[in-house]
Amino acid sequence: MSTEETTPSNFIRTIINDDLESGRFAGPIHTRFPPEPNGYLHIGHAKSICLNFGLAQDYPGGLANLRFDDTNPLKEEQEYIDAIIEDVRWLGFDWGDRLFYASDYFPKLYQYALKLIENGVAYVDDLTADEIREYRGTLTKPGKNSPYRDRTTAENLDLFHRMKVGEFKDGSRVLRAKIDMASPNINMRDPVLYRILHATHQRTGDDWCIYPMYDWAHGQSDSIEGITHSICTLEFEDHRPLYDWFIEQIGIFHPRQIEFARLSLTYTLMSKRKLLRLVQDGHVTGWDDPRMPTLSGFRRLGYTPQSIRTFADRIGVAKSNSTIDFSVLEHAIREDLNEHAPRAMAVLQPLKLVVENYPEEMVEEFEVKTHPQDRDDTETRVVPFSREIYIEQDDFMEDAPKKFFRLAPGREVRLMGAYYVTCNEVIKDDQGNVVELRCSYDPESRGGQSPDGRKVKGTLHWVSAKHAVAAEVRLYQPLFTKENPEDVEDGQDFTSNLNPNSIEVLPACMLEPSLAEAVPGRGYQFMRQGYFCLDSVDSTPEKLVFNRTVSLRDTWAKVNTK
RNA sequence: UGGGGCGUCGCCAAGUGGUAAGGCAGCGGACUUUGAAUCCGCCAUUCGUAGGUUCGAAUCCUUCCGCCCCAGCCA
Repeated sequence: MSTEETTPSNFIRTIINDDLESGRFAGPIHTRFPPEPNGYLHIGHAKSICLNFGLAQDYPGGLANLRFDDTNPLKEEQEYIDAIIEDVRWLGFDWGDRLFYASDYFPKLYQYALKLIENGVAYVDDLTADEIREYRGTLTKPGKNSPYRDRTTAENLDLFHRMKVGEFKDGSRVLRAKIDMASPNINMRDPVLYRILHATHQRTGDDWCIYPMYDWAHGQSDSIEGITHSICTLEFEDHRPLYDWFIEQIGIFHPRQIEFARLSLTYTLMSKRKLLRLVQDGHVTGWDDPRMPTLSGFRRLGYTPQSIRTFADRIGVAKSNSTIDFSVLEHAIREDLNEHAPRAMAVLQPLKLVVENYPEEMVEEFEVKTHPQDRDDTETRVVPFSREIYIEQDDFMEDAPKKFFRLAPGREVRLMGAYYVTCNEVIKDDQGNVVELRCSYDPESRGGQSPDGRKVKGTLHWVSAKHAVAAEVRLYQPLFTKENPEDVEDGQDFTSNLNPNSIEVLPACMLEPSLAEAVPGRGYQFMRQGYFCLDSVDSTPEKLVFNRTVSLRDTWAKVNTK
């Protein structure tokens, strides 16, 4: 953790400070990150993770738990649990020995339900799902009481017990809280506590055939764990009265719930359900496709945990729905990689350049700095130079405008760390494509500086042809063509905004030899182009595959399009 | 026509009665063996609207306008 900046103040910290001052809670603060294991974590979850674990780190004695809200065995899988654990760890957070599952509390929750029944505030309802919906009323019309609402305690106890032991079919009965069918808050209209589901749970197996609803499990789980501040997203704001009601009825520790706005990012989809669809329908190669906004996708793309933490700190926390510009994220990763990534030269779209006056068999080895951005860093690497090299196709233009600082007929440029070279002749194929450049070099400019002090405006990266290491490089564009992927015509869905050019594969790139030793998981700057990393899935020593994490800022491209 | 939230620069976001922080983006310029990075400037007389209270309001009160969420035996 290098350049940690002061976390800006936000309304949650204000509330916590007040609570600490008033002594509302006996001890230090305690938060938790409570994912449902029904998909992979995405950048939106990172905001919540950084918030919850960050708060615990910042306040003396603070603690943060990781708890899986695993109350729906139909949608949850062990694969997701494993992936989530890996991702939170990767992000850099630690929950000590406090890894919990809502399913740990199934027995306790059952006892709480019994208590509600005994207190006459819960009942077994035989209405069908459709009937329950009808009885619930609408946003503007109050609901009406179920005919089963006034069963006796004894009858409820008996029925609930029989639900638990498996006497009834899925969906035939539910346990409901008895609150107020006319409440303006729909969450208070006798919410369902338990449903019958003869399903095998990934952790509790076949121990249960009734499973608690999220609303019934969540608040109590927080209470059981002694969570002081239950931080969740805005849509749960009007569930808070219900959670408060449960806690009061049962008479247990009362956490304080605080709601904040979830993250939205331009060009990014942030719904697990829809991300799952992208995976299932094959629009991407998997949850860890580098184009996915999942943590595993960003990791594979080359994002660092630090960059994501920095991002989370910078975007702030508030209650207004907002959409962060993707450039904020890009800035965070560039900032981190600029400081730490070793530099190297790589030619993505090679154009052959022959230095005509350079001896045929001669090879020189130039020692160049690996971290030229850091004056004090002395690490170097060796790059070989020879008569035939590759430069970038974009670095040559036959009819170049004055502002084009690169190679053109008759113009002189510097080959980074090597020599000045002047273009004498352009060789084309039958179609008129430029296939080779014939140049001459100035032996006096060895190392990239001329003793006569003459300046060249352009400096190009290059790779010696006979020493080059071949590689495949994958360039990525946003997965969607619209800032808001959900902005669609009637009858369409977000898949109509999928970007057909979200991935571009460059099969024949030429890298400087040092890159053959590239370390998996490490980011490299391909000078003048961007930051790249080995693809953790497809790269092999025989066939290197690099992903472009993010390009360098390119003001020339901007000027050029004007 | 119900309930719950939110409205401060293009995008985020501080500010909590004393006269509008910061980041991203953008725009100038310096420097540069990465058209990168770095540096230096510029970028809200105004806080959704209209009134009111006050010596003084983005902050307090009222009005209106706009946007988001809620009718799963999902979370």
